[in-house]
Amino acid sequence: VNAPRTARARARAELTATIKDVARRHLAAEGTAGLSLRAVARELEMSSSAVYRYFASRDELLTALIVDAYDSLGAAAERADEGHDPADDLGGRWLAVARAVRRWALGHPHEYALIYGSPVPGYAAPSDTIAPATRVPTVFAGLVRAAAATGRLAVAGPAGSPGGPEPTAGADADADVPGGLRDDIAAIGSPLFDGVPDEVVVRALTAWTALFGLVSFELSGQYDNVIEHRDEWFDAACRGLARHVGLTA
Amino acid sequence: VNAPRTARARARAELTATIKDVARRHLAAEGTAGLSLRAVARELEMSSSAVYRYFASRDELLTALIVDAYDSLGAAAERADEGHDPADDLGGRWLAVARAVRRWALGHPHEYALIYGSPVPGYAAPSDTIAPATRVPTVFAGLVRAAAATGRLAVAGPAGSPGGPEPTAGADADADVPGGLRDDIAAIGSPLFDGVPDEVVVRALTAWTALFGLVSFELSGQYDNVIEHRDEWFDAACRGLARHVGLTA
DNA sequence: TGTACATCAGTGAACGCGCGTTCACTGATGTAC
DNA sequence: TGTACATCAGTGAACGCGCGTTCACTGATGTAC
Repeated sequence: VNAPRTARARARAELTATIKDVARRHLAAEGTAGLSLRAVARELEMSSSAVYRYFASRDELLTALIVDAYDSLGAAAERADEGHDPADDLGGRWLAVARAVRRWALGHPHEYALIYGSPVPGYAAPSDTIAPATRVPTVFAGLVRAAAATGRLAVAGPAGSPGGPEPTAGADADADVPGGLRDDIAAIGSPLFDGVPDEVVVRALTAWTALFGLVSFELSGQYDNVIEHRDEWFDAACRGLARHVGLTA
Repeated sequence: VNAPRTARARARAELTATIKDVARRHLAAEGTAGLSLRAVARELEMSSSAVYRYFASRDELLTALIVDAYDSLGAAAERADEGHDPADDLGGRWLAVARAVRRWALGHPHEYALIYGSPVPGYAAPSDTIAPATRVPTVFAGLVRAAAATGRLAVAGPAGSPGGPEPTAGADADADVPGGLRDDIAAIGSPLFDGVPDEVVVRALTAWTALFGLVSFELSGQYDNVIEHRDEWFDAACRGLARHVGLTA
């Protein structure tokens, strides 16, 4: 972000940010479908047409919010990962990242819905959103890669290693990953899963998916009247997932 | 469903169903937020006010669609479970049910979004929706209960039983379930998880959550450009989850 | 440093649209005697 | 079986609302010489 040189440019950057802030608040109040350029303009006491100097359309504003949301969540995940001590406690890092994702989602439920909820009808995400969307998966992949590098994911013998973590299903387990899926995993390419056995990649992707399932279920009320101790539940489930992947020693 | 006696009652039942059918189609075309009473009426060539003879409001129509969706998905899950042979192949039944859920979701993406997607802004689900929502979880609970009853989930020794499925984390594992969560599980009550250790309930709920995470991620495009062999991926992930719970021998 | 011109932010009116819901009404269907 | 009344389905007009987007415009800010 280079500093704007002229007063005009500074004002523009500021107002652009303000419009997004107000839009975010409206999103939180009304949901995605209820986000309206006119309402945002009204709150800012400017004419609705003025907003078009900053965003060419409602979709463009939505895209900006989506990119910001991915970046905000991605940054939170990265911070949690980097902040965990000791760094070689991979299970702890996984839990820290998972908690950060959940905390962010609970704090920004409508932004979460914007990026992980049902697609907005009539809106097609442009390619600008791809890169920021990969930040969270990248953090997780880093953990799995680190685990593989330290040999902790060493494929166990066919009988499972007693006393250890959930064995990663034995040497024959890799045979369980069918060919097409194997190709997909290969296509993910370096360096995301370098040195990680295919079977573990499957488990890691499963855990990643499950994490967002947990958060989505909590936000959409599927646990209502079933699980009330949400923190405990989330941690217990995540620990189980860490074991499933093999991150926990 | 008792047969309507008079011609009027028969006509009413039929038109009610027709309205829901058209509304479902509009849902599929426009998304939840785009569902409009007027548009439905237009397609049926009746006045918009006439629809109010059948549904008191847009929300009531929405509720009816939600109930139908839960019932349709629940029935699909139950059919898959009951249809699996042999019945004591619990891992196979789990996979069959999971596949049925996915197939239904892929076939009815907007109805899926209606019940598992982001909440519709301004809509509060009435209590009529609770019972149909429990059908799928009930099927899964039945599987876990059956596994526990046949001793297949027998809590393994602290070292893990070599050669078996992923051990369910050892006798000390139950100590990992914190007190509040334990209370929640106890409150779920009979007969849903009778005879199932708390640790396994946690894993079962995790798997249930993960399944919907898998489906939601697929529908919302999170796997785009990453995993192209969706069937293989889904099956592999589900098999992993079955192992996680301990359903697979 | 001062002037001439180009760029940009913001305005207000307008276009054309669709929505949920209400209301007084007409005419057909069902029911009680 | 026939009549009198009540119930119900459906109509069409209206209320009041908000939306995204365009357009010709004014006046301020920035830039080049």
